[in-house]
Amino acid sequence: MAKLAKLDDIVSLCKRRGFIYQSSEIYGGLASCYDYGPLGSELKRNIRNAWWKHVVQMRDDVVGLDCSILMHPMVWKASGHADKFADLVTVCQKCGTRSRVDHLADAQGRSEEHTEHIDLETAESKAQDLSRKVCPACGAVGQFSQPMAFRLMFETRMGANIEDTMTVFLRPETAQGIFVNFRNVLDSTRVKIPFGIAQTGKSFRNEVTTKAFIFRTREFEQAELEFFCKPGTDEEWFEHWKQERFQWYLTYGIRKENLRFREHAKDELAHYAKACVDIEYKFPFGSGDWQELEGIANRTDYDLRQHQRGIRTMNDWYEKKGDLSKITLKEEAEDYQKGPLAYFDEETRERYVPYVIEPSAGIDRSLLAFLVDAYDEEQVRGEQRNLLRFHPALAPVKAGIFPLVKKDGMPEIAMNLYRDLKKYFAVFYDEKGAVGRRYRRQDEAGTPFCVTVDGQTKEDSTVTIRHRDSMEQVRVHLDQVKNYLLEKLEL
RNA sequence: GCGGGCGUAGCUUAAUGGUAAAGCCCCAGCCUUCCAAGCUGGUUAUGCGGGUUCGAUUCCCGCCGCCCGCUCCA
Repeated sequence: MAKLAKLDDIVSLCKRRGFIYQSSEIYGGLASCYDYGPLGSELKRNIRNAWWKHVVQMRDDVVGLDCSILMHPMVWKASGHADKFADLVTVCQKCGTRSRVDHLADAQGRSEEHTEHIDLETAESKAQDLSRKVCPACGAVGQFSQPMAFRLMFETRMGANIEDTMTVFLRPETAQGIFVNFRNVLDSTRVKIPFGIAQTGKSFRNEVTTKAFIFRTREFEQAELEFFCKPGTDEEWFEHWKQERFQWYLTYGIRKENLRFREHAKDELAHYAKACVDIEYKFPFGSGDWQELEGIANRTDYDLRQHQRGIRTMNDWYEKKGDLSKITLKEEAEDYQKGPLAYFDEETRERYVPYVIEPSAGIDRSLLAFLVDAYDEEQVRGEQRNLLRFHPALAPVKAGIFPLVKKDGMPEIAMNLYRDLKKYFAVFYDEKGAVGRRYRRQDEAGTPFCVTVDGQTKEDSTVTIRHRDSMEQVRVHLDQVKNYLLEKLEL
């Protein structure tokens, strides 16, 4: 099976077929931002819908949510993003190489423990003494500049009046919107633990470096589920969602040999996480090939408890006039188990703060994986046939509708069929040129079926339905075309 | 941000200090009764800006963007 070798080929395919363009291209582009074209936007929406179908629609224990991107700044104080979502970086003044402070080793080869997501002030004080640290690039000792912090959240101003605006942040993850609505969902939907809340949407991170086309960008779309469960049952739910999410990628066509789990080592875990596993795909770029598609984490009760602290800190917010850097989160109450974000189990009469299992997927990088995995080239009668073997549910266009030739009443019949089918799913009408050419064009767009009206149609009202992968055709009565396709499409 | 590589039609490539060439694609028409057929015609390019020059796509500078590595992460 032929395979795309390089990322360049994928980029070229995406542009040629209208999947993905460089953002603001006519102005020279904007780094790491991309636009989805006609086929890409359909594909992306289908992926989002497929996720929603399996994570929300088909389950009894998950409900949906769609939060605003801008949220109260205190959300990010409580979540830790406002203080901690930053890396401390220093520059070697001898060779100009940038290094993360926590990655530097001293002359004895010892390095600091992993300080990611540790409070910024703590990290700064710990990092004061760089005099014995060695530059990994040139070997110079103690030649480092004052460490700089990089705020990884995008900031903007809310309020039109310049005198009276507030700094707000573009969310760096969709998860917090779910946590802050935990109470609302509990009070309005009669859900009972265990249950989950899911949402998809854009998130923004000022990454130091972006990478590999749409794989890591500063603006990206997430599909996140926060599944709330009773402490003690968290490990089995973690396992459940691990299997569930892995299977989802297989269901929608990712080949098994290109997918794997990678467990996070203990020292790699964020401080609030009890366990974390990545689902990785073998991408045709980068040094390691295997790259993360989705992370599944056991976040314990950390987030809800943090927001209980946040709520208690609101007086400070007003007193310090919204200056997050001057606000310190209040310690949580002794009886935090009875706090506003706790859950009361009617059956066992217990009150507790639930644990959270979080499967967090990147829609854009999933799309890239589906695209790469579906791409195929094969030889047909000495000609190369390019095709995208998308799962029918993901395919941007479900069926091409053609008259075999542009005469003898065939276009009229085909057009009527087209008008009927487009009410149910995405179809494409084409009558130009040879039919073989039209078939091949649809192959390259990943369209799973083509319906052709031919000379026999006027005699017995049957048409041919041609399958993308096998190129085989079956005759189906005009009245049955819709049902035939609906069944095959697994919509 | 740093280091390395790169930037000519939609794509893949050519060429040049003096009218930027081709194949594929695309569009229109003719012809076509099942897998990129043929004929005719047509659209489209030197990433942006500055400098040197009579003249710059070519030489120089700056910027922008892309790829690889460091780093980071959904």
